[in-house]
Amino acid sequence: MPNNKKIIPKERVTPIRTALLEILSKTKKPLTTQEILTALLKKKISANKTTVYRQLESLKENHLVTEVYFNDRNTRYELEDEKTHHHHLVCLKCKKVEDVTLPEDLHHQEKLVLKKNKFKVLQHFLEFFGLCKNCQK
Amino acid sequence: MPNNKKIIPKERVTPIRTALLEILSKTKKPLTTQEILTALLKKKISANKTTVYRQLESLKENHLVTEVYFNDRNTRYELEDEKTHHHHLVCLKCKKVEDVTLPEDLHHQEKLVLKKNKFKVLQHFLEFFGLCKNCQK
DNA sequence: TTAGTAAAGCAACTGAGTTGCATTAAGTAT
DNA sequence: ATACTTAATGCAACTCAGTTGCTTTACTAA
Repeated sequence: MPNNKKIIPKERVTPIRTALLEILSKTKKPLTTQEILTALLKKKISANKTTVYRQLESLKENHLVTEVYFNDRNTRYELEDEKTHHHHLVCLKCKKVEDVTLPEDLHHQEKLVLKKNKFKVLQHFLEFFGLCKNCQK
Repeated sequence: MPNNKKIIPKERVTPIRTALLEILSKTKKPLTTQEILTALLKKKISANKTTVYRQLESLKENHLVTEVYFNDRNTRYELEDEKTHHHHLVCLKCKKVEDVTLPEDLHHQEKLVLKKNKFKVLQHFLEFFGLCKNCQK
């Protein structure tokens, strides 16, 4: 049997990649690339935005990071959390972001969709917008 | 009692505004501004993209049109349909878009969120991505 | 007819994300 | 250790959706 170690290249452990994962793991909310770049600077790590985009792309392919979309044109990134799939509560006033896990998630709805529309759901985006506890006052 | 007609300015009925509403009403799926511009051209109506953006903004404020976000950086527009609030099934292969109305929508979930997180949900985005009937073959 | 104002046009700009290519450096083999 | 391979990085130029400021056009009302 041939050695197939080289068929799937292994990503290298570089300072930027490490720092990127550390930043994402220490932040509770999904970050834009701008926010990530700023966080890298704060850690005295200089990185080009192209590099950040490419690292995020690679981390995404390795299921370490997922993309999140809110109501603006920025893509946000957070650590992938397969076990506790969650959504977000985005405050329209103070922009705070909380995680929320729906009791039954949407699997039931997705099964209904498959049955009624013959549409096989592979992914969904669900985000809530409104007012957080503080901003309701 | 003073005449207050001028306090809330009434939008003018212009050819572009009319054509825009006609295009949106005859299309089943949410359209990008590019697609709208193309559709206007097909109707022999020349319009600047700035004008289209401003008309869409105005229609949005008048609750005639809503924005829809999929998984790319384009904002899409469709006629607002307050009665039958719906979501979309976006085929990742052929890009077809179907409307779907969830049996219980998310009002129940939103009430739970208010109770548990003290977060007042004003709006939500929910879109499904997957394979349509044809593309599953 | 004229004054006031909404709508439209135009050009220049913004900012997120991409691409091509040259250079650097991590991991591996000698 | 040293050299080699190739992934990772940097950089500049680009794309493209959407925005802004300002001027011109066209309704509307007195």
